[in-house]
Amino acid sequence: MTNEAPQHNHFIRQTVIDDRAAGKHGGRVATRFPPEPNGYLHIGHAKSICLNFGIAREFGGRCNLRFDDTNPTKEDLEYVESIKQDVLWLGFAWDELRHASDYFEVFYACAEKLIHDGKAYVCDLSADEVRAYRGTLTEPGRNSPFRDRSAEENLDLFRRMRAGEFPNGSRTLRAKIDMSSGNINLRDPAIYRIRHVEHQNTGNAWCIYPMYDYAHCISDAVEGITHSLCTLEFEDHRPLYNWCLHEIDLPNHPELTGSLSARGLTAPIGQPQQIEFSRLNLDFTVMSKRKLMALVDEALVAGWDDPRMPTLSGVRRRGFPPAALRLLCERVGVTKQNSVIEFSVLEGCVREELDASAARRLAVIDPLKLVIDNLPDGHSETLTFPNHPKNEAFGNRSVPFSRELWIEREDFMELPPKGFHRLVPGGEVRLRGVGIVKCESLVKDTNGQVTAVHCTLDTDTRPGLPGAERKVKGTIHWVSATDAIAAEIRLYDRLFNVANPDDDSDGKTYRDHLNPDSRRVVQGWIEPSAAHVPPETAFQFERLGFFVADRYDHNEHKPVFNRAVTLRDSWAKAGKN
RNA sequence: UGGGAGAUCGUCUAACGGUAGGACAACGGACUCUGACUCCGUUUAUCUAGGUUCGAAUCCUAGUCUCCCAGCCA
Repeated sequence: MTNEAPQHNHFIRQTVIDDRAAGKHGGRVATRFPPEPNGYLHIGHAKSICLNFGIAREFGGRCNLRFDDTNPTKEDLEYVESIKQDVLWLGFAWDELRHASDYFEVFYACAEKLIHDGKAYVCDLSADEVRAYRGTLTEPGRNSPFRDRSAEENLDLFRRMRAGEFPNGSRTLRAKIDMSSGNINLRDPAIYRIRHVEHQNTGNAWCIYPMYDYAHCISDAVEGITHSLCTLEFEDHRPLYNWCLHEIDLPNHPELTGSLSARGLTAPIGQPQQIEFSRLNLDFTVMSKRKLMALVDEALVAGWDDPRMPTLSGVRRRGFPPAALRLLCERVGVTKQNSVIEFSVLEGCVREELDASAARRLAVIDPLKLVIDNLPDGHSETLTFPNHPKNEAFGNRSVPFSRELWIEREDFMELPPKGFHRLVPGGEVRLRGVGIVKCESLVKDTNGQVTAVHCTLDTDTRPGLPGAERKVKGTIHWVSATDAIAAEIRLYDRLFNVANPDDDSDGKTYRDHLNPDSRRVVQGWIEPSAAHVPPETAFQFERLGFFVADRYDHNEHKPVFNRAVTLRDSWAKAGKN
């Protein structure tokens, strides 16, 4: 990848630089991207991926992909596969693929140590009772009546929990910290719960599963993670993260991680530092897994990879190149400020990337017949077009040209507004790569609708001739009606028609703000060389936008193109259209 | 009324006591065989009030506003 050198050091990069200068972690840099496999990755995750893998790459460090699979009731292998694919697609490769479940024995051994040390206890309170004992945001909690059990009793109970003697929810293992803490995460948080369910990785080996706060910090430590980057909402979990690592003291208790070496899961045990940054939010979309899941489940979209979804598989199918997402992440920066990025920033990144990387083609999505009267019936020739206006390395292609063409219906107006630069009765326009045509007459149907325009071609203005220098105000695109290939064109727009679909303060929910025009399918015509390409080939259809051959539905016999993004259109924006 | 965090152009983001800069957006213009791209230009910001200082976005004091936290989710 060719990410440009960073313009400045954001606070996390600066921390890493400072740590290395101070010799912290022996100068090592190790990060991890730790998704829970309970949904598809979205654009927000791209920020975390770029940050974690990017920092590791910049400093010659390592970055693991770690599935945070501590809750088997919500997780699924389908998500594991999609997540791996999305990370690779974004342009990153993990040093090691790990699972929190790889460390279940370590978590367990650490829990027994905490019990031995009087730092954890088995609590028999029900979930409701725990809630009642926890207090509120402004009132301290009360100690559990089971808080002072002996280490022996706790150990016996905990071992029997593991052995499966107790039903779901009947007991938890809790850290013994401080029920009066202002930080609710420190009010004796549960670190193990009983769940008699099969785990996608460990099968039925366990019926007790560790909680996130407890498992995550230990996972980081045993992987030798130096900088544990996460989002802002974990800020007040950091004291618990640090408490666990301090009390367990892995570096001085090699017996706790002994189970790992036999499986080759070794790393220098580290003292990781959790650092929080703000999420990437986009306007005109929703990003929470719950809402994305609902859109899929309620069939409001066609699946997780619907091109309107902000999922990575969705934007991939839409035609956004991975480099555009990397550019977006570079552009939005890394800070601790809550922020919402304008969708236009993303679109700008997509256009910038595709403008450089996509070959040009001609296509017509709303066809109107144009006949060149001064060409003989059956006239046929082959024109040569450059594939890219600014990059000769793209080479040239052949484009068939004939007497009857399709042009874009909006490029002709019988009664044009002021400033209209295209074809009008009696007016002239340049046909891209062909020459200047003059509109001589119209054909209308019984409704008065124009069905064809008849023109004459000024043959002195064909490319290469001196007359080609003659200026006309507009140039329009076309395809040969006799040679063009029919294609399904899917025109996508933003899924929501309000900037903040999450805002339900007016009683409406994101479901009420779905944009009914977010997907329009039309039949268009494309030049032959646009049809014979593999899926996911990106083109600029000149004057229309950037389009990509659908990843699944496209083939050369039945071309299907998705519009990733329109071109900037200062004419339409001026409201003249 | 507890704990944690954050406030700089419309939106992001720099400036680490010394010219408030950049990107995206918007607007105007140039160029153009894509009303694209590119180029040029313009508009718009330090939450408030005090204080320290030759000098404050930056340091101090007091306030204001916003976000997160009461899962046996992550």
